[in-house]
Amino acid sequence: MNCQYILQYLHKHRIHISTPMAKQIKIKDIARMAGVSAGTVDRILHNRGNVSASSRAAVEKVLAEVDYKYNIHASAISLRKEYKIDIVIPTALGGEYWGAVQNGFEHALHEYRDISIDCRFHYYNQFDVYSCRSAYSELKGSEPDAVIIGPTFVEETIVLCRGLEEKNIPYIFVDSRIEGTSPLTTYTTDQYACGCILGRLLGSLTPKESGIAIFGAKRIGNRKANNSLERKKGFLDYFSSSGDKRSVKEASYSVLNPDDNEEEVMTFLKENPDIKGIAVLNSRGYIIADLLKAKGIRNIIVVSFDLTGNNRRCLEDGSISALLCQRPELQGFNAIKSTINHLLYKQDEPQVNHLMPIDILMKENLPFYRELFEI
Amino acid sequence: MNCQYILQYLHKHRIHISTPMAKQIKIKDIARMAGVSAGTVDRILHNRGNVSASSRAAVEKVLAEVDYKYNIHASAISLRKEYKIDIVIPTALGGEYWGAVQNGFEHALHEYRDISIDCRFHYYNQFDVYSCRSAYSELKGSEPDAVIIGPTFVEETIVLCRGLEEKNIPYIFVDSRIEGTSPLTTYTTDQYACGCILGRLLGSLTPKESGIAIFGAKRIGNRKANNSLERKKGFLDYFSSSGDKRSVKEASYSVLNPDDNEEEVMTFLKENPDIKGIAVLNSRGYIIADLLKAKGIRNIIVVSFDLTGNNRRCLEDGSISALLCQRPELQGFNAIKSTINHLLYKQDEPQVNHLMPIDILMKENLPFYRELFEI
DNA sequence: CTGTTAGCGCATTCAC
DNA sequence: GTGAATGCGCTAACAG
Repeated sequence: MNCQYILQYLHKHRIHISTPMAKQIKIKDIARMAGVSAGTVDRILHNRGNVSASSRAAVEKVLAEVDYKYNIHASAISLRKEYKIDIVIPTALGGEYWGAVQNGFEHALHEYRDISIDCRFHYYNQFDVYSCRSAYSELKGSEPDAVIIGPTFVEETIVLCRGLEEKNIPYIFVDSRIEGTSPLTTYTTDQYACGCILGRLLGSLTPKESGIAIFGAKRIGNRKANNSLERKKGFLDYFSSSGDKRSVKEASYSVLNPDDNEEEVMTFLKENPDIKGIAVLNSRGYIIADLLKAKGIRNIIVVSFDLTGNNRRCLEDGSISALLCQRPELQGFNAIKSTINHLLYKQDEPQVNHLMPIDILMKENLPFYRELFEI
Repeated sequence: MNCQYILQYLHKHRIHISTPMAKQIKIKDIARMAGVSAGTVDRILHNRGNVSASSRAAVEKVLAEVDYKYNIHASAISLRKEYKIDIVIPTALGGEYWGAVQNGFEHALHEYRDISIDCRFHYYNQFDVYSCRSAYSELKGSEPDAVIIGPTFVEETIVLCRGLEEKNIPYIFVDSRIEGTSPLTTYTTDQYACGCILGRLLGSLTPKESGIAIFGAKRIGNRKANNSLERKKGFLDYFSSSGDKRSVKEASYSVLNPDDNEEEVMTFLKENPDIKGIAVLNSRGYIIADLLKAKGIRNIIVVSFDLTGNNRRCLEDGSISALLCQRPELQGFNAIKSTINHLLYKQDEPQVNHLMPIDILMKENLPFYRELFEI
């Protein structure tokens, strides 16, 4: 009769046992058991060399038997090293997508405030590839212990990562994953799947046979963002593989110069009068929704990404019908957390690519998603 | 020109400044500045008395000027007190709703393993009010530092809480909030809103004019669960207040004796042939979905609560169309976390009732919600 | 190579 | 009332 059966039996018969925490074993205990000093145990635990084969064998024998977990608090106070982290992400004002990621960073830095971390932020304009290049080049001289990157442009990021790899500096991605790099971990959502789900939502919200459009943002330097590319692929594949055959048109709009949009978008809609649904492939759905409202157009369904302040407003007033959200605060929080675990405790998550849940927000469940961090 | 303008300016022009962490101030620093010893500062910080008015004034003057935050790690290792927490929740097997809450507890206990916590679990059968009473009575003799309660039955819980209040023992609710009690904090979702959203979902998934049913679980002692009552209210209010007028019938089924359901449910459906949608007001939607499948009934939409193993299976095979989920792991995790913050650091959250987001799960976004804890 | 030792910041005890 | 002294568990530098 093994443990599992016992547990099942206890559960079935509603029997419960109180489980007093096992007394934590300490370095001194191990030293005593192995017949060496605490210093030697510490050297072995941290792979700092200068240990004889016999001592190592004795200690490792003990380690194999007992379940030693060092005390994080004791470790943290005696470990006084200051760590340097560089963070490169797009600029954001409060309430925008990257502002939420930034909140997550700050939340984590606060939670780990008793660990000395010198965190330097470098911002770039996500709609301008040149701005990204210049932010990346700021990292050249820096010798941080780790780098957290919120990437937008593929080639530039690959170059940056090559450089970091040469210098043996670990890096972590948030929001998007770039193929052909080797990050320590990644926090993102499956952007291809996001595209599929968006297709599914828009398909079910609009009448069959109606036309559909996808809108992407114009970027200076005429380069596509990694996420948008993936999402578009998923979106198109959904419609080509499902029974739901639609005409899907593509258009673009400007975030930096919103005044230009009116004419361009209206012309596009006039040329494609069958369009009843628009998918905005980034977090700026409100720009299109506001434009449609201003023009008195009420019969076009808009879906988009991320719970920004403006998107929240549009979801409330019905001009956006659904949003897909990807827990940006949690991504930021976890990026810092796993960086710390890596640097201080050499603990790496087994799972390299952490896929966040894709939350579907509609008017009804919106009130319960606060911008505030849910932890 | 105040700080806000500067920040906006910096943002607008994509200028960033690295913000080195301000050097943390320590007890010794305060002591030196106030011209007293560290011991005295500590006595004041912890309200342990034996301080002269003059010393107190000097120290408080300094404290008002500097932003002192004690080092959590140093505090944790020198504070060797063992805390005792009692937890009373419904029994669950792995993959069930309360199993996820339990996972959250265990996750938190692991994360805070370096703080001595003696955690005793007491389980009861949520479908049997007598079992709940006996679990509650187990707490009688115990003198814990805090109690975490997953309540199901209203009156019994009120009695328990009265007793705890008399003994000045703080308590925390997970999953459900009981009116007329004074918990330290509560982690739950707005169950009334859940009912409304469920109504909205079921309404949009079924043809207009079709009938709808709500299913509740039978409980030994014939007592309703708090959550189901709230959800039912929200569900009914949605249909009476929205334009969507439907006939809503009520029925019940048994979780403990599933064999009894077949006849009863089939009779109910035969008597109400217009029913095209069923809302199961607890986490056992799979029981109804599996029954319908077994009977070859495919034209009735089922919606329910919570991502249990069985509900996941039914969502995948399409026999359940949507689930509302309430982050049970996070609730469990946070319950422990805020208990620790209260006991060790006397830090109480300003917000007493933490409302979790209500996640809408459909077949498409299901793959990205792992049972595993997302942290 | 190895044992000893001196902190880390805080909480608490114990003389004065 | 108060300051000094001790210890929590771990790390790292230092003698030997």
